[in-house]
Amino acid sequence: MKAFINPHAEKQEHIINAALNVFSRNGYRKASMADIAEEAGIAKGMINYYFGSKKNLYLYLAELCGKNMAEEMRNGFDPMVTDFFDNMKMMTGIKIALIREHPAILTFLTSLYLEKAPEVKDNIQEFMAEGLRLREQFMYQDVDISRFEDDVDPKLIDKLLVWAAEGLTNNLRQGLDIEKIEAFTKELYACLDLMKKYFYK
Amino acid sequence: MKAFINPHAEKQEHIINAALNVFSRNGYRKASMADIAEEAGIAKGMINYYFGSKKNLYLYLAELCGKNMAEEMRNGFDPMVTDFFDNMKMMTGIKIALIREHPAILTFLTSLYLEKAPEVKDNIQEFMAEGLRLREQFMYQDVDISRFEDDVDPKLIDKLLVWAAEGLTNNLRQGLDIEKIEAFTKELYACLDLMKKYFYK
Amino acid sequence: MKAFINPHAEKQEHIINAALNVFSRNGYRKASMADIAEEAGIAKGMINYYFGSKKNLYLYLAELCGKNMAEEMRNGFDPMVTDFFDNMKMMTGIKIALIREHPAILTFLTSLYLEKAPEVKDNIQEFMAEGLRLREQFMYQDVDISRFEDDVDPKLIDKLLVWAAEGLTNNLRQGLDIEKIEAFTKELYACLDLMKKYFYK
Amino acid sequence: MKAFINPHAEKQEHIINAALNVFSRNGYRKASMADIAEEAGIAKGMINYYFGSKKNLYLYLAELCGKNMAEEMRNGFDPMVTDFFDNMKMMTGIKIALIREHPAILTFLTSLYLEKAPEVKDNIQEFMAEGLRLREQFMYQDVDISRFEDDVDPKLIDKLLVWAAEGLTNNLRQGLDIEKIEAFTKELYACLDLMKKYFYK
DNA sequence: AATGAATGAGCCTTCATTCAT
DNA sequence: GATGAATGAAGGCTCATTCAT
Repeated sequence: MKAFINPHAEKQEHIINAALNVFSRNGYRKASMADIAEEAGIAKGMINYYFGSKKNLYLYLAELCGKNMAEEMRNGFDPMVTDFFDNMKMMTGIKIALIREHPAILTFLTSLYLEKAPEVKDNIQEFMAEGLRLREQFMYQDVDISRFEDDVDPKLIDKLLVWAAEGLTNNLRQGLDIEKIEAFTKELYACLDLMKKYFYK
Repeated sequence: MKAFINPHAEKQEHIINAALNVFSRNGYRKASMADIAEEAGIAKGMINYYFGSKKNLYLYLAELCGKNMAEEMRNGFDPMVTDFFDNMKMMTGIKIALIREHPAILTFLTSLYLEKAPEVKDNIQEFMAEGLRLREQFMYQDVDISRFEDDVDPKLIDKLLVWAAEGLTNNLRQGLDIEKIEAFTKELYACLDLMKKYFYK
Repeated sequence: MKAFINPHAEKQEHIINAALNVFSRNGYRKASMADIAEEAGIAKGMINYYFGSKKNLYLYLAELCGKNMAEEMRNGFDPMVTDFFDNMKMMTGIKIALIREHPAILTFLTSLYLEKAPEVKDNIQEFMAEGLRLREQFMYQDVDISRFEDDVDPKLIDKLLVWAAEGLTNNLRQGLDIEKIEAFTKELYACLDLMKKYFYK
Repeated sequence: MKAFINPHAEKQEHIINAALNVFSRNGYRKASMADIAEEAGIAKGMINYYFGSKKNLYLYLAELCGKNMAEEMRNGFDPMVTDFFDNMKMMTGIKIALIREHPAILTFLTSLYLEKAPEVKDNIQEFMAEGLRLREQFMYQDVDISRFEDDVDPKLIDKLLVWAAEGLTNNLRQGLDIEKIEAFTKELYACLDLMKKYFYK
């Protein structure tokens, strides 16, 4: 991929941002190269010149956003936090900060979950698996799970919360406005607080 | 719509099943009438003959599946159950029974949540709202919520569980094999048990 | 063509009337066999059973209407009239009477002029030529053209009036309501009167 | 519409000419984009690329031809002519000159009168109304109608002649060869001469 | 005789991709 | 490097015609 060696990085930036928006808005299928080109303010041909094909562009964006998110997580992560639920809140906080700064990235990552176009579905699976692996790693790093009641399995609670986060994300599908997100987040935090209170010894 | 009065119901069955599968796999946009026709083993024109248009077919399926699910729920529901978590287990059980018998129905209903095609999004919203209304009704019918600790809001717990169910469903999107579903369900039940134990007075 | 020997003439009547209306309203191309069948209250298949094909039906109607018009002309024609312009008025009157009684026939004949679908255009030419031949025959039967000024060629005046009638018919294309027709006819008669006054010796 | 600003005007010329021919021959409905593309010697997609849609193309042609005709009329009109019939001859002459140079334009404009496709009928009405308004304006500009006998209404004669012109045009619909046109025109002129002689004081 | 389900060609339109300039 | 005109496959839909019943 020429994407990394090209000196005219600025033009690629435009394409990337435009593509993130258009793909997020419309999904893979309905997003048209012409729309992306127009939003990027460049000629249609250039997208294929830089990224080879629509599919390639899409997967490149997936990788890019995934890496971005990983880095954000690495930068924002505070290893001092040892409580399971505090840790979870922290990671949620990092994501929300990313949404504030680069809404398109998270919108796009979210849209990945919803994408069903067979042309790209298989490749997407890998990215999502990789994302989960990363989350796992951060989630249990230096966390003290001995505080849980003996018959409460943290892994199980975690699974529940991952599912909930996913479902919650679904609900944000259309129009990721920051207020709605924070309202949901507050409710999620309330749940975490209850669990912390009643599931701990 | 001829769909309800046509004597040649068998052929329509084929179309319906094929369409459920193809729409579930590909989403509205990418699902092609030609694919559905081929999977149904009929000529391209017949789908429009029976259902008028792609959109019509899609919305018909939505309604059909919704009604089916509602009826299943009504039939299977046991009003004797007054416990919040038992009630939830019962409703989950009903859904799983439906999956066993008509996997395509639930797969399709699930895919509705993910649909972004503007041609059908508005209509889908209504179906989903109706579905939530129905669930609400069953969920809190004759349920004794006084068993919860005073600072545990059942509505909040419910919300968390709805999200989780949604997220869990997402994970089942591709390849709804029954074993995986039961494994997930078992984990969900374990969560419910923990909550019942620790969130109650 | 079975059309003439079939005992179930009533059913054919229905088809014929429905087809006249539908063709007149929509032209050859856009008129659909399904529409005709529905308007006739019979099964789609019967049209082809009786008339072979859409084109055949169309041309049959053309012939039928042409013959009908010819007969009407023969029946209504008064051979006592020897004046050129009176004769023309009489023939116009016959046509208008036909419109009153069977609007569909004249509407259809009119629509023939406008039909451009190449499938039927050539065949239509013949019918129209035949119609003109017939008109010629009636127009100059026992007519005394010696009343014209010497330098006024009745054939030329006739040609002008034929063109005018055709153009006038064009203007009636949409919505052949009888009032509009009579208004136009009155104006045409006024022209004839002027000509009779000034073009005669 | 790109039609006016695109530098590659030559290709559009091809499309325009091909479309004029195909629409004139077949009418709106039966004229197929594929036929036009083939006659223009270009790929199917290009017509939509340049003109957006079939309807758009059709209406663009209507406007183009209407304007062309109007301009031709303005350029060729001699305001010195004050006689009703001479004026009419002059305007006829202008049209015939246009036919000689761009036969397709007049053929298309003529075909507009006959178009019944509901997709475009309403829009066409406007163009035709505009055309009539223009004709009216030129027809009675500086014309001395006092030469008519008192009981001869020029407006009525005009109406007759408009109808005749329309009917005459109908007869030319297929195969607008210039010789036939001039023969007809000569006959029309002969009529005008007669009227000038006998309808004037 | 009568029906209408079934077929498949053809329509208009969209769009990823290519390539001459 | 950059452009956007050009291509052609594919999509949803319509409909004359056929044919099993």
